[in-house]
Amino acid sequence: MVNYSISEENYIKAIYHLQGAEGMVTTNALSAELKTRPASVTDMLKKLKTKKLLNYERYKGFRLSADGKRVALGIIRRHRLWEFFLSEKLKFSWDEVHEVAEELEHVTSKKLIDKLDEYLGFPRVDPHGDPIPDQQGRIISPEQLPITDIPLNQPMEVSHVANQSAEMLDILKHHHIAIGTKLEVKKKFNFDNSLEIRAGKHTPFTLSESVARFIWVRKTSKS
Amino acid sequence: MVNYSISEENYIKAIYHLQGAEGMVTTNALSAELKTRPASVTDMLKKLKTKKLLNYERYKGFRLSADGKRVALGIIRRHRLWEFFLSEKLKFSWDEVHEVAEELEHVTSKKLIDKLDEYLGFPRVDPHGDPIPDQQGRIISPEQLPITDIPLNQPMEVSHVANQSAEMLDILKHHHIAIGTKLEVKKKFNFDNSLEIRAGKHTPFTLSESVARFIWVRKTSKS
DNA sequence: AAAATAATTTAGTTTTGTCTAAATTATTTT
DNA sequence: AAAATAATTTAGACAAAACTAAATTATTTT
Ligand SMILES: [Mn+2]
Ligand SMILES: [Mn+2]
Ligand SMILES: [Mn+2]
Ligand SMILES: [Mn+2]
Repeated sequence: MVNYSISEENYIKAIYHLQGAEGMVTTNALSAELKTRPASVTDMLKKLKTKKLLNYERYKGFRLSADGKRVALGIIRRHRLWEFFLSEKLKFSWDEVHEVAEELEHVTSKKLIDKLDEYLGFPRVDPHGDPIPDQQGRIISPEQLPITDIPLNQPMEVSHVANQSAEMLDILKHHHIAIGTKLEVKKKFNFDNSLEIRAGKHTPFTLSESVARFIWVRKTSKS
Repeated sequence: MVNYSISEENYIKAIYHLQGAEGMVTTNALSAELKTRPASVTDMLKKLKTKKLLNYERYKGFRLSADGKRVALGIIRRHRLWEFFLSEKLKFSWDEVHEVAEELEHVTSKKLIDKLDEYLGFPRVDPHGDPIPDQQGRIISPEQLPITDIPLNQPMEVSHVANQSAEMLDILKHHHIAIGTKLEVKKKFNFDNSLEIRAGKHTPFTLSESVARFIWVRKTSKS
């Protein structure tokens, strides 16, 4: 396990976020993302290429290598665990966590991060609803999660219902829930783990835990 | 509030630790502390002098200015709060906390640190028994603490007894405790907050909270 | 298929923080 | 009080990461 500089890490993470399933990342796109000049980006690309983190040929664009992706997922794991910590334990609001996590993510002690993960109860999503990679860099739930496991006030859409009984459908119909319905969890009641849900402009309604755990959602594509 | 680089912060903190109540710090001493060459130290001294953090005249040694001390106490506050967090919340052992805190201390968000302080319950000493500066950089308990407030297994010596009744003296005599006695707290019993104490090679004994809170100690000069 | 435009890279600087080797100043020994 | 030794500083170099300006390559327009 080699260590990378803060700059290298910021580049690697930014490339990971820019590259989708396929297609090349461009120098200008990365330059814009990192707010550095294209010429500086080119310099770093060469460096990351010699470190075998990048597949890069000049003028042709680039993508992370398998190694590069592994490194990126480690950084993202640290970032999102710290975001969860800041939000859950230190009561930071949503919009404040990212900036601080941007710095904390560069403290690379593996023991620190794994212990933090354990301390936080192995959370699966950060306060923005993004998945937290595990110790092996695997994203356990790349998209879908039961509605019982998502953060509050996060716009989501129903992606799957894990119980196809008539009784379940009856409830869903009653609340106008279907695959693709956009909703947010507004409140969790710890007494019985029931949830208050708001779907669009409808009046909010309550779901019991035994119903809610079958309703799977993912982040809406827009956010 | 200006920000300082990681290198600058490490220098400032090291100087703070090297300078006692009076007397000059030497280039070689700082060089040894930081494991950098004396020539590099001289370069940084000039820089810190122009930033008015240091009183420095060449060939004559140096000390932190009032500003420099203020900055140093901020860094030390961050370092020790993180050490406390690692020890208390993440269950790191004693000897592991310093290295990680050495990196975490450079994340300078004031809100992060003040919220962390609150989350930890405003601890007064770090896991090594060293005092944690408050938000204003004041070290509330520079030396002495009631034996009820110190970490386990930390060699301390009795510095003050805050109750001079005959009954108290009776107990102290019985356990051979006097000003200067060296002891360690081996265990805290949460049931009644009583403490198990070991003084030198004597058999360990137990003190009730109502006795213990009058016994003040400080770190032994050696450690 | 040129010409024009956009994207990217190269070349040459700058700043920060480190280093080695040599010069200078301070301290200790004789 | 010299001479020897130790501590410190200066001078010059280097690597990392950024920049600007100029050159090169790719893409789009005419
Ligand atoms: Mn970052
Ligand atoms: Mn996030
Ligand atoms: Mn440090
Ligand atoms: Mn400590």
